[in-house]
Amino acid sequence: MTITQLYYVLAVAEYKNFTLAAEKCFVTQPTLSMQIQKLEDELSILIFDRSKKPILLTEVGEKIVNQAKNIVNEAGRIKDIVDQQKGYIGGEFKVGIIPTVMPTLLPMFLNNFIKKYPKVNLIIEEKTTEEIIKRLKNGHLDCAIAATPLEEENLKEIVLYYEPFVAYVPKNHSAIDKKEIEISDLDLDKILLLQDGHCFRNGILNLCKNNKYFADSHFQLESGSFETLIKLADEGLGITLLPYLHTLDLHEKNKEKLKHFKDPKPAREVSLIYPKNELKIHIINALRDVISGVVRGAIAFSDVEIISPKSKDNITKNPSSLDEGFSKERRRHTLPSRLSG
Amino acid sequence: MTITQLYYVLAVAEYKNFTLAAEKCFVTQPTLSMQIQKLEDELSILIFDRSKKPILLTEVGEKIVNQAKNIVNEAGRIKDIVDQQKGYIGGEFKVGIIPTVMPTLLPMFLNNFIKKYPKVNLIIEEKTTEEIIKRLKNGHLDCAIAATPLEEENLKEIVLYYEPFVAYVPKNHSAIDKKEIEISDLDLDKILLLQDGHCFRNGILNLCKNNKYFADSHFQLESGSFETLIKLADEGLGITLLPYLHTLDLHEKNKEKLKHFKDPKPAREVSLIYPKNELKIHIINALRDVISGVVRGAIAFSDVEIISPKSKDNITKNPSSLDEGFSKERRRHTLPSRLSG
DNA sequence: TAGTTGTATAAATTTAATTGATAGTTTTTA
DNA sequence: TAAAAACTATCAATTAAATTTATACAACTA
Repeated sequence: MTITQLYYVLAVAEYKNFTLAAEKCFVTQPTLSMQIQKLEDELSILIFDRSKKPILLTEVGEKIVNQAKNIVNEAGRIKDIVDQQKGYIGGEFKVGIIPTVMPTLLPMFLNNFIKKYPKVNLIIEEKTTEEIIKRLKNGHLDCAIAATPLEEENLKEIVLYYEPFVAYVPKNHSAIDKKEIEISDLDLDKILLLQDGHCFRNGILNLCKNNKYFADSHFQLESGSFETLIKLADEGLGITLLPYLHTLDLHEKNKEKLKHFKDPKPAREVSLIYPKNELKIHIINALRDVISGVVRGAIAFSDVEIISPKSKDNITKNPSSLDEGFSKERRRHTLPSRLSG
Repeated sequence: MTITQLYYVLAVAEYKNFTLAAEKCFVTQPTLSMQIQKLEDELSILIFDRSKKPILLTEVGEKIVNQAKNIVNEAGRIKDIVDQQKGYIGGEFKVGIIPTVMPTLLPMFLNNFIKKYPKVNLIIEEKTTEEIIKRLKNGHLDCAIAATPLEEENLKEIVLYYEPFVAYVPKNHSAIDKKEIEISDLDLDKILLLQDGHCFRNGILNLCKNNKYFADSHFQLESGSFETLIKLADEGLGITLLPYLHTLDLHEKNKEKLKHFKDPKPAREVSLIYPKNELKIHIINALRDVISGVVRGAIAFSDVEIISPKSKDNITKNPSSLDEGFSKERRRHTLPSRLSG
């Protein structure tokens, strides 16, 4: 069994066609036929059922393909190790992003990043937090952006920014005349609430993934569009919360209904997450710097209290990043006019 | 990069000697020299520092060797998949066992197993529960025997038996004259206690690994020898608890100080644990059957109540095993004379 | 049934791995 | 410290393996 043979198997499994797979592997079709036969002989099993068209995987074939993916994936990390050693910033870099962060954050940093690091082949995948954790651990993602803290063994988190939630108050609501809103103004047993699972860290009210009402799984349906949520709010479900960055894209008439919170502001902590082995740490640091740079401009005015950060084992504070933007010196700012107006 | 090259690298890393490593790989020394050079050229790094004697790994070399182990390990699983498909029971089979189970259980089943399945190359490793969980997940163990429940994602548990704890009551203790002992007789804030972390499942008081006083990590120091614990008990620390199987090896004069418990008896659940992918399920089942057979004779008399077993997702009840021995029909037995005498 | 598409097979070719012989180094020993 | 021993690198020759070109064969399509 050779790694090359496994690549061939994966290609045929993907394209269900020897001829096409051969092209993709830059070899001729007989090469694939023979190598795959050789592997099948060596294992004394059939991987493909060639009697069907298009070609099918046998039952074992299915399992072998899965395992082949693991092997090829692990083999690929040798290159990562070498790249890390050489400080090379390039190659394939897979980033998972949760749906509620994707549409607002990605456009902010993508261009900057690929311009600054043209040799990096950035592959962005929208994934749920659960999926992200799994894939970071099995090596199918190099890093990810998600709401934290996750408190996951083997994963490190670097906080990128704290994104405050802004209240969207429909016209008929009793809180419509308040200048600033409080958490107690929310309709607690309706859609978007802070029941359990909210964590206080660094003094901010962090709506993390354990919050069953406000979990990302809730927003996931919309996949980044909060239009539905706004409509539900308008139709009588009361106040809803929107992550700050999402409010920037609202129609003017909807922006009028936004109200920001008094302290403690509800917010979510958005972090860069990656395996502790730090295989692609150079690219991860590069990404962190780029994101920090662009986000600082967009969100650093936010009024969030940071009180005695309690650093945890697997939480690395990002020294060059937004933390300064939220330091004690910068408390009690008002929101910029485009939001509060 | 080929898998063969990685094998060569691992051999040299292990034996620190090209000539010897070549022998172990059944090739000549120039083969190794050339193939390893070829890999180093391909990666443009040095894996070995040949200037030192014996040969040293470079810094990257170290990382590459670690990763090579992963790759080779994953590659080895292809054979496991094929063996599983064919129902073949043989080949390497790595079993982790926690220290407090190892010395009593292993001698009971080892001979039976290797006689019945001579083609299986059984590799037993004594490991802590934490280490076992890690190694099951990364594939360095095929299955393990430990105290459960672990409630670990991706791992399955099959209960092998419930091992009651027997109290060892030193001469000067107030409970010395009682025929049966109760949990309340224990000196709660001393060494061996039932603080938090004890779980009731199937109606028995299960001292599982979360119990911070009674965790396996506590016993680990003794690595299966409870002599120290007994001496501490004799020297004034009060009652201590011994897993039942350990009491069988005690000196006669110590056996006199044993007292068993009234219901609910404290006990530990000992299970076979293995990855959900069930790669070596045939061998695992074989092992389960052998252990169940021998343990039934040694421990099945035990008086443990089983009340409405509540099956969990990742807990498989072992149908052919000790469960019958603990069924409702067999409650309220007395312990055999050799223990109570 | 001829044409098309796709896989298998065969022989030839190219590429790669392995070997035996030996040179070059370092370490050990006398 | 010189000689021997132990070990790795290199070279040319050999063997083995992968790949290719050409073609046969099978299944589907019009």
